[in-house]
Amino acid sequence: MNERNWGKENNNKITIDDIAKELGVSKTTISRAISGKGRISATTRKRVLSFCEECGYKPNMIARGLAESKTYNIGVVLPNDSDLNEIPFFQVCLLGIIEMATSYEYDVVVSTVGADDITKLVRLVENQKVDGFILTRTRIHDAQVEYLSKHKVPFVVVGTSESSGVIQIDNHHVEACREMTSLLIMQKMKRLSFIGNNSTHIVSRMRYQGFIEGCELNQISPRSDCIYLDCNTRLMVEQAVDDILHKRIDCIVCMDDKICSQVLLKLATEHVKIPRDMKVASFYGSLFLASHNPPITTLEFDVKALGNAACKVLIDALSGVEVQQKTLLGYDINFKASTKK
DNA sequence: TCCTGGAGCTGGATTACCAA
DNA sequence: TTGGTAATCCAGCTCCAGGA
Repeated sequence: MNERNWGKENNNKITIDDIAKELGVSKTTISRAISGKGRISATTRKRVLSFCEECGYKPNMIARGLAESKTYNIGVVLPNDSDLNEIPFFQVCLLGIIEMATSYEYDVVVSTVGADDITKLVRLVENQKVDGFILTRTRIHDAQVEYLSKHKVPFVVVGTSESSGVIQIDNHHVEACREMTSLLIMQKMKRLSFIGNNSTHIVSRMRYQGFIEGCELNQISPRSDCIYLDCNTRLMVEQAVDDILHKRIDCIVCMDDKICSQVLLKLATEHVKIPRDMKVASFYGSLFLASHNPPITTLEFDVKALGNAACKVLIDALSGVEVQQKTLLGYDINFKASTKK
């Protein structure tokens, strides 16, 4: 057999059996050389690896999965709320997950769940399509967390979970929001208003908690009539802004980039100049806000790194490596023109 | 002849056990 | 110490024997 042509022409059909026959050894020897496990001489291993590279051998992942009882697939679960999927957070996080998964020869299967509808996730589990899951949004009483825990399916949460024993990768939301709120107050913004969205989301609660702690740390009691929670629609955000404009407020603090972009549109409609008439800050910055003029003061989280870390921790857990129960990544506070005097 | 059920084979890779 | 044999993973398929 002509090794060079054989390798190029049948690139996706070469098996360890073919290589074993070609080199006059058993397929066990080929397997050991490739995996690095088991006893094999350095000379034989070098000879095998050299031939594998020359003929462009790629392991058959289905066969490997069959032998190891693994799929080499990771399930990533996104919220099925279309608005949420338009938020750059999920797109960037997914990119980070895919980047890390690919480097470990895993593929990514993307699915969605609703607040009470986890049928697509259940289907992936029952059909044994994935080895583990990464959940990108958690709620206070989370059906997906309960289901995966009950069925002992490995999973990692991007965010925070109140359930015990859940592996979590998150940012220092409370600390970050507390610090940013403190800095705003120190810059003479004493009268703050807060607009937040769905309070059943744990991240929403954490950011709100950080805001409250930041106020209390600076001996300021946030007025309840200046706090707008569960503004889940554009109309609700606009009504909140309308209300705020009738009060003596120094700065609107937005829970995330989506709310902030709606606030900015409403302020523009009302001809409110930023920062002269109203200052604006957001607890999360993204492409939504990147091109706004004036630039918006935001909290910056490295979401791609978050995706990377979540995927790495899951793969480690699947490989039997001991992993930390909770990993917290850092943040940056970018003060821009929207909160300048 | 048709239907049913069991046995055995197939794919490619891993791995426990054994021999040289 | 090194490398080979054979079992194993699992779902789907084919083949064959036996019964209705």
